[in-house]
Amino acid sequence: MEHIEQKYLEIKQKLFDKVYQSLNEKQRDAVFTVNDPLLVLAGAGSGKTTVLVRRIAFIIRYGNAYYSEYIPYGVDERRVAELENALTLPTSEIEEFILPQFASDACAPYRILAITFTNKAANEIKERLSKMFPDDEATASEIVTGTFHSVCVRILRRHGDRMGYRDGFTIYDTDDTKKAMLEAMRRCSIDEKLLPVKGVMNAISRAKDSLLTPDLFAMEAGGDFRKKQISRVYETYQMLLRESNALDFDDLIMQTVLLLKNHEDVRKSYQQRFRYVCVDEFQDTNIAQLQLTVLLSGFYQNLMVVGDDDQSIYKFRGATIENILSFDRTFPNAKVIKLEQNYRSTQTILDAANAVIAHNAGRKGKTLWTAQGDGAKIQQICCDDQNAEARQIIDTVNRAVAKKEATYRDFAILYRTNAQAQSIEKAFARAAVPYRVIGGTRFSDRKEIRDAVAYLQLINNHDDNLRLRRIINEPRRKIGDKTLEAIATIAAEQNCSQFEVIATADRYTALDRSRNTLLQFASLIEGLTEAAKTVAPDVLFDMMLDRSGYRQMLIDAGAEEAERLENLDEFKSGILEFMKENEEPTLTGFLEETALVADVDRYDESADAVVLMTVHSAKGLEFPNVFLPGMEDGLFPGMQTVTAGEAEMEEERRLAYVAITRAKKQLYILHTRSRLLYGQTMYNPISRFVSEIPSSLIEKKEDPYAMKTAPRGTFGVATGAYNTYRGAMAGGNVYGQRGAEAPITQKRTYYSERNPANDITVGKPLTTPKKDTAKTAFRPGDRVKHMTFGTGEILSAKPMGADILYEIIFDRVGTKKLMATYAKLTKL
DNA sequence: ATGGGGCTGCTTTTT
DNA sequence: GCAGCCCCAT
Repeated sequence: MEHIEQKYLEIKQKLFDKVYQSLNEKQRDAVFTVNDPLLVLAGAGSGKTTVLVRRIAFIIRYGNAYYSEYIPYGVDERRVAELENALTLPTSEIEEFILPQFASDACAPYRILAITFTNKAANEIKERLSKMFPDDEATASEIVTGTFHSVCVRILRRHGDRMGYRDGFTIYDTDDTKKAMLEAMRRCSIDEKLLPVKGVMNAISRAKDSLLTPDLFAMEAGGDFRKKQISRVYETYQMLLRESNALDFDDLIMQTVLLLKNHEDVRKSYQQRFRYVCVDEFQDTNIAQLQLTVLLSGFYQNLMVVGDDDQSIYKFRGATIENILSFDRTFPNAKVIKLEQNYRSTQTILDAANAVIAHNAGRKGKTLWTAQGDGAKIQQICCDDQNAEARQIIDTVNRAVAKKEATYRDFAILYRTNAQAQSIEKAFARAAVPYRVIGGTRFSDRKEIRDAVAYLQLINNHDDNLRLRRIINEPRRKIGDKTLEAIATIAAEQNCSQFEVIATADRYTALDRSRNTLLQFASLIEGLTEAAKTVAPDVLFDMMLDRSGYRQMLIDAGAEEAERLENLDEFKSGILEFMKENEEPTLTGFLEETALVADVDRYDESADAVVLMTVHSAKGLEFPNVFLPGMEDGLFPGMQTVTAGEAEMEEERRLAYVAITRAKKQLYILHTRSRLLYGQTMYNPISRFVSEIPSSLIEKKEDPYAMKTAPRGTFGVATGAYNTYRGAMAGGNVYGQRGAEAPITQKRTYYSERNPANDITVGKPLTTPKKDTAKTAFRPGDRVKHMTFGTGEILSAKPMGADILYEIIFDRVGTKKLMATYAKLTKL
């Protein structure tokens, strides 16, 4: 009988293997390993999300079927032979008729929790899960999927009262946080010049990541003066948030952890609910997030984490790579599975990535491979400056598109810093190549949007002092700092909210002068609050704009502020969309989404345009062709990194690894001899990360635009320069001097049009110079300056079509005839 | 209270 | 190179 049972279990596994044959062996193992802690080290492009999604579906359908040693009653030779026969059936039939028989302790979907970092990832998982259950909508929607922050908000909305938060609490974003922090520093009489807010914000944010309360922080500070100062700010800041019934992003996680830690009944209810917990991008978690997942999975201990230690690039915002590196020490019974087969890139690209990352010491160690073959070599192109670099990219794109080898969307330009986007963007606009810039200033960062949100937030939560201050004088109501200070003082004395003081302004002599405006403002907000109870969010939004006078203010400003009105319209369509997607669209719900959902999610992969973004934002994405401009020491790795320690360099190297592994077919590495960035010219050697790539994988190319005067830059020479600069860099002086000659601003030879619907910008060359040429026209006798010819005097000006032909006598080079459009003249 | 002009500073970023 | 912010003048 022993033998038969053994055979039964073997054939059962074979049947599962067959149905899941589209996965590789490691992926299958990850899907079938359902119980106990599991760490999946998923290399770039190794099918991580597929594993995550199929594993959840597996748990719902079959539970622990694969590894369960359960033998059902009545297993005999005949039954085993029957199953052996089933192996020859088509997989769809095995899946439909045979596998369900093995289901063992299958799990209800609402008892599974999947946590991600971004909304984008959460949505992708949701979508792919609903495809796993095509004829059963309910199942996929019951699975609890969300970001760390949204999961915590859901918990806090239910049990926040235990932590002293009232219903309808507000979430502060980074900007709000900064404002509150400044206020806290002011109250502690700490000079912003002596202790910059940026540093304080960072310190407090890191403290919350590590679950340090103000008390604990103060204890840790010891005698350290700076830390003691920060500790005071932290305490005051926390008090301000409490008064406003608000939480910042870090609080959402930390307060949830504290809630679960300190309230056994709440903890137990969640622990017993969640039989399975999955965490994506585990390498990006901080201490608080690790604690959260440990607490939530604390009862069943079925915690699966997926991540890639080599793609940990968020240390600067608190991620601790140790979480993933020591997962198997934290959970000694954890199983570890490495996914190293890559389905994205050519072997050439993978070899390059492997070679670079091999220089890091702090890693688990993985080597990516593919069955797809070597593919094309990596192109390494040296250019004169950032403009030549941009032209190189454009030429390459245009050539491929003209030959119909690719479309615009097949190309991505990934850079280290957002500032690099500028010169590339300009060149794209001028060349009329459609492009999109992802990241940078966000829609929701615009003043009018923030103002509108602040109004809605205040309507939703009258205690929100920060938002109150933001909009009380917007539009102008003649309420300035003096009045606001008086209000704050009274609120502190009366121990009530600032809004309450405003609503009862007639009681305080200090508010005599602005009494009427304040009462009016209070009744405006109260009226809207009343309306919010009955009216849909979009209607409320319009009422708010009209009654507050905000809309009128923009209309009065005329053409200058027309764009702001358009943006408010776009915001309203966002409200409408939210109402469509939610059965019970409440104001609180909408505000929550606005606070927790960034508009980067608007990146639409189907739009046909070249995409520009930072390497950080490109994580998780892939493109057939990838350009990496600015691969230079001093830029990537950045200056700070070069002078900092080895840990920082390793993080930067992981970033390079992420950059390289975005490419599917072709990778272009670009660097320049000189570069104008932040108004300074710098001369950088090629990035050390490029020299870590075996030269056999690279094809080197000189920029054909290279100026004749440039030193014939053979790469041998470049290598020499590399060492020189490396030495110079230790001294910390690679950047050119400040005040290097500013280039004369070029007249625009294009105008660009951005389509707000898809964010694609297409530049259009100006065929007929606009009238303003005539306005800036020069008259005979005018002294002018030309970029190359120097100073001179206009002799004559003849209109030529829409252009003007000047005859100019230059001080140095004599008489020249020049067309106004091309001459780039400036008046002296 | 408000608006304009000079000065500083400046990786990376999601929530 | 440019944006954001502080200070000063109105």
